[in-house]
Amino acid sequence: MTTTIHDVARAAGVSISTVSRALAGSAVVAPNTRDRVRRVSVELGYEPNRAARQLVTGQGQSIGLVVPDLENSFYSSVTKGMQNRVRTEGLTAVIADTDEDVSREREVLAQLAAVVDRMILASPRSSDEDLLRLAERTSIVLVNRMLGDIPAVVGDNADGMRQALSHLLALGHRRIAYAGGPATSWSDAVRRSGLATAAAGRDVEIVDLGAFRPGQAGGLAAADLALASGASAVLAFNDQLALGVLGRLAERGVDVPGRISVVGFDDVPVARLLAPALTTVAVPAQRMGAVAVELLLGGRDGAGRDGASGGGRGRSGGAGPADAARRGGGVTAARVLPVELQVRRSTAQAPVS
Amino acid sequence: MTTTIHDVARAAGVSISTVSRALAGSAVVAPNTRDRVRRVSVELGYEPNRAARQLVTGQGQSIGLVVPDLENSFYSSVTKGMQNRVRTEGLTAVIADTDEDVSREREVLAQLAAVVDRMILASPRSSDEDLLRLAERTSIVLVNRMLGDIPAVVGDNADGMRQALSHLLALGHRRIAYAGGPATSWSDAVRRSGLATAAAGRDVEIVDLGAFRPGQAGGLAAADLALASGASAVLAFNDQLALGVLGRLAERGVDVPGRISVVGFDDVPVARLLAPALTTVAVPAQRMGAVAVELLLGGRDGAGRDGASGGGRGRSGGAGPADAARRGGGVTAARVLPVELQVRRSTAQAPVS
DNA sequence: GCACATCTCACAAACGTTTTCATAGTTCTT
DNA sequence: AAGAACTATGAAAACGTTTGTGAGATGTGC
Repeated sequence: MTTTIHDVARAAGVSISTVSRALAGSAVVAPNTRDRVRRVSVELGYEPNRAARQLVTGQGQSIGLVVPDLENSFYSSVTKGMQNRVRTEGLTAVIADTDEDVSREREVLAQLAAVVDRMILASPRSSDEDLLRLAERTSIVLVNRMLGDIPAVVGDNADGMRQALSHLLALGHRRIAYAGGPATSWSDAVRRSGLATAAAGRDVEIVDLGAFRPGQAGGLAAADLALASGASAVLAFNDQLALGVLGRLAERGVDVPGRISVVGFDDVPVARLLAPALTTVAVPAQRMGAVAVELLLGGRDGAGRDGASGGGRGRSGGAGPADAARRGGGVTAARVLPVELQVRRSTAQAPVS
Repeated sequence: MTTTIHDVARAAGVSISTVSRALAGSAVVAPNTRDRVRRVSVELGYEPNRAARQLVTGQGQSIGLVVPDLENSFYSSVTKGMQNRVRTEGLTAVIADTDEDVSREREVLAQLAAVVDRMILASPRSSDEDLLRLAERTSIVLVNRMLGDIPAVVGDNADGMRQALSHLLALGHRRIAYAGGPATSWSDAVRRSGLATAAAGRDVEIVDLGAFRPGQAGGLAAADLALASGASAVLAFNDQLALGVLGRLAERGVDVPGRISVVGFDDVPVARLLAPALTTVAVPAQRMGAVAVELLLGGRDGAGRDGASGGGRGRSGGAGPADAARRGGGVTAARVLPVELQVRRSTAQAPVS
């Protein structure tokens, strides 16, 4: 039915080993037989059987991606970037969604580990121990989390919070509410501490609204709390939450940004389409996915391209990377990608009180 | 290193063939040896090697999904539903994004066909011929497209348009603009014709704004055209487009829904969070993904569950299914899923002119 | 002109599983 | 009690590939 390596060998008048080596580009095969074999192979439309190859090499042709929620735009962007890069490598992307559920994540990880030997974990809820154990058996790359010496790609969360805070301070806000993400989230911890660090010594008061599940429902609750807190601005853990906040505020007829300003994090595609358009910290989600793949495929190009991203508004150093690296218990082989505040309509001068 | 079937066989004191049969649940193996083998196998943490299994059975353990754009919420929802269902079957989901590009889609299809033998194509741009040829070699299921006798799952597009139109008519709109999707899109063709059918004989004028690429940019252009057309309502091919329209109208300071009403299609998660919240036709995207998997895995449960979906507001028959099936050149084994208009703030009484 | 290095290729062994076929043991039938 | 029918298991082939090893051929140096 399908053409195998034997068919090619017979047609080219060589043995299957020669075919295999010729197609692999091995140097030990003579140039003209190599060309002949290659020509015959495309003539016959030969495609190596992946299963057979994987069986003997032990090396899989696909890499896995685990995300907490595909319906969260941030993760679908990461997925898109990851999948794109994977495909250009001639590999395939296997994906799994954990529904933001810890126990579900365990089982997904186990199931996926049986299928792929390399995987990317986007913002996992799993415990450090589980992750480290997993890292022993299969090679993994973390997205938005740093742990031990597992390779990782993260946004410069602390710097993002610093940018957002500076912006709000410049607008005269002196009482700012933070609507946090899930307590188990590494990025929430980093963002929260980054905010605290940036606020230290400045004339501003940070009100902690608590932890919310990212998603509209969480945002609704956060909005009411923010109003009650008397803050003139609310900084959300991510855009999902910020969207919920905006929705609830509109529902209650609260003027944004007249009465209260709102800042998100991630810059999901819809952020700029809202009314008012959401001021948010842009994280290069697609690029994170792509970089994670590169890290996984061999850290060769794991450094030096940081500056090549976007507009790169001059100063992007600050305390960000160092601070981020300090967490997680140890130094990790992490790529820290720069983030950039997108100022839009949802933030304005603080109202005079 | 890893435990193979041989290790289990040795530990259980049987041959590998018995282990294979015992784990497969074959009836010919004695109950107590079966149990013993199974116990030993979990003790040793045995996991069958997928590559080896696939090599001998020829049946792959993963199914592919091709989507035009993962960053489009509709497709990430389909992906989520598909992936979920796939995982409960013990299979894995391989995905690929074509960036809404026809030539890219060709190459993605070819690459994926080499890896999986069963795939789901969500709203492909490929030509009928390419698709039919592909269907010969691998078993496929289409989402949002009907062609020949290829199994498919589609939303009841025509009925959705009918619902939207009825709603707008009830609000007094008599001149309604349609912002279409890409000309190559099957669903756009069906929605457009569904709209025409529903409008026939009613006291309403449909203004065709043309074809737009789904995405914010297209929406912006459509908004300006809609205003110029003098229509009191604009019906968008999908929510992506509607979002762009809303954004542009807000930017131009046009009152929605006071001056003009906007209706979308798909009901992506953000639709209800916008200000004004978007009136749109809800399509069960996740469920489409799940149903596509079921269709692919053997049509057994391919019928009879249509009504089990959502609130199911009584009448849902109408001209929808029949009309939809009429297109595509032949009768297909298609599951038509009911859709339901979600009335929100973006539609209101037509202004008196 | 012969030994020896070098190059090119074929043979064959793995990889871990499923599945067909054969065989030993067991129960049934007469 | 003996052959027949049946049951449970084992041996071995096959799936298509990569790769280590060895053998023939070709060329080089003396």
